[in-house]
Amino acid sequence: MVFPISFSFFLSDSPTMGRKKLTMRRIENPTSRQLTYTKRKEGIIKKAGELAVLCDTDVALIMFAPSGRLASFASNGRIEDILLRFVDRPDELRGGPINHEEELEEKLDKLTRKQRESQEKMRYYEPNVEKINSALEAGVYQQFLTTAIQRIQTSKAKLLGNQLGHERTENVEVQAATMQMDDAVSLTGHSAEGNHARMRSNMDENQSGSSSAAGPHLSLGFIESQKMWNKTWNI
Amino acid sequence: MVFPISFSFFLSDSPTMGRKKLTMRRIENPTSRQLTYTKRKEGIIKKAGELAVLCDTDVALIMFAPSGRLASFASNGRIEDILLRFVDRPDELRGGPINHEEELEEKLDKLTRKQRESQEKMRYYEPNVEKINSALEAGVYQQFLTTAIQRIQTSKAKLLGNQLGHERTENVEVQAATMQMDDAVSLTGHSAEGNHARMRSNMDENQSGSSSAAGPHLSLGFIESQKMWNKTWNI
DNA sequence: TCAACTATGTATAATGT
DNA sequence: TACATTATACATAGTTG
Repeated sequence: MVFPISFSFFLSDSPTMGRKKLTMRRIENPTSRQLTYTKRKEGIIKKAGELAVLCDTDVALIMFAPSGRLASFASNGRIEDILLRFVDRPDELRGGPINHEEELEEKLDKLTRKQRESQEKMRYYEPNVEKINSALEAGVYQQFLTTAIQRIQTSKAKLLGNQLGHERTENVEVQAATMQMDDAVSLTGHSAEGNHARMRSNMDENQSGSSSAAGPHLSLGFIESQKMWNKTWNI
Repeated sequence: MVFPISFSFFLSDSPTMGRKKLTMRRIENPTSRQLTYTKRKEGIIKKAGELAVLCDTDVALIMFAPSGRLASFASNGRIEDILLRFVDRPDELRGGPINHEEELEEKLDKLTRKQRESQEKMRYYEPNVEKINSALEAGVYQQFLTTAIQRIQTSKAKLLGNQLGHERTENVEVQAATMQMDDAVSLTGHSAEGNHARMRSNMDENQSGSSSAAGPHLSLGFIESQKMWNKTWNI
């Protein structure tokens, strides 16, 4: 634009004024912070959805609000699917500046082969435990499996008729169980198919602690992003 | 604004024109799609970072590019931390996906992409826990998962205790494992405290097939978001 | 808290190098 | 493939109801 100056003052008839330039640091006022969080959360979820549709991509988003609340989004329905795709990646491919092209092709070959093999085993739950290369990964895996077991136990309890109901939880679970039967097939496997049809976002509260596997930063391929980050915020 | 019409034509001296109104559907041109993906990926990562800093929140973002590449972002350094916090949450609070009905175009899309989908399918691991129909079956599954966990624990122990070295990886991993134990408690609960200090983003490629723990879909708090979603895209 | 509203700040589609 | 430009479309800070 040759003339970046706004001409709005010509047309303005409002006393409220527009936004100010935002400083990139934690918003100290709790009220404002919460408000901003709410607005931006919606914005980013929208962006994620758009990215998923426009580019035919699977996107997962998890946010822990300042209050401790959780909000998540998954373009393909269940965030677990996407998280697992992340977790399940062989270590070698997780990061690391891409070394040599030969290596790459080799790895791809290997993967393609494995993929073909695993196809036949798909009916069974056979996590590729053997592929685990780090304790960290193992921890994540274990968490997932534990969660899965808990779910199964819930289902089992339902099926057996026992109600291990926990307050409202009970109803929810029943509903889930029902749904689970009806939609099992239709929901299985197909990812975003050009539809922004399935998505979800939800919130709940608590600060409940949790297990967290901390560790050193295996900074792998973050340099590029870091660069962007720095540039943007002049760090 | 009283006068939403742009006055740019007054000042314009360029022949390149600005952007057009974007239609919310998969970009068919592969080149454009890739380009858009790249740009928007950066944009959303930036947004995520801003949200994290401004609102003192932990944010995790995972994206699978159309090419199969992976990009991820975590405001607090390692995405695993955030994933774990997510996974650890009680099921009832997680929420679920939604079944949307917009069959017409969808079917067409489906046909067009069937092959690609089945390939995609392989990427997920499909334990189909949802399909469990009997307590017995559930029991079997559970047993299987338990075994898997035991194997994982064994692996973990091994990794924690020693060798298995993977070049430089070794030291890092061991350190990580150790830390995990020590800091499990101290790390619980407190999120990023005003620092945009740690973050990372990385990419890699592969199509590897693997495992996934699925569960029943508990749709709880998605209505609000769904509303927004629909409103935005006029579904 | 939640829903507008307005003026601006920002992201980005289209294009060229 | 990445970077630069420009006009616009879109997101959102500040404020009111």
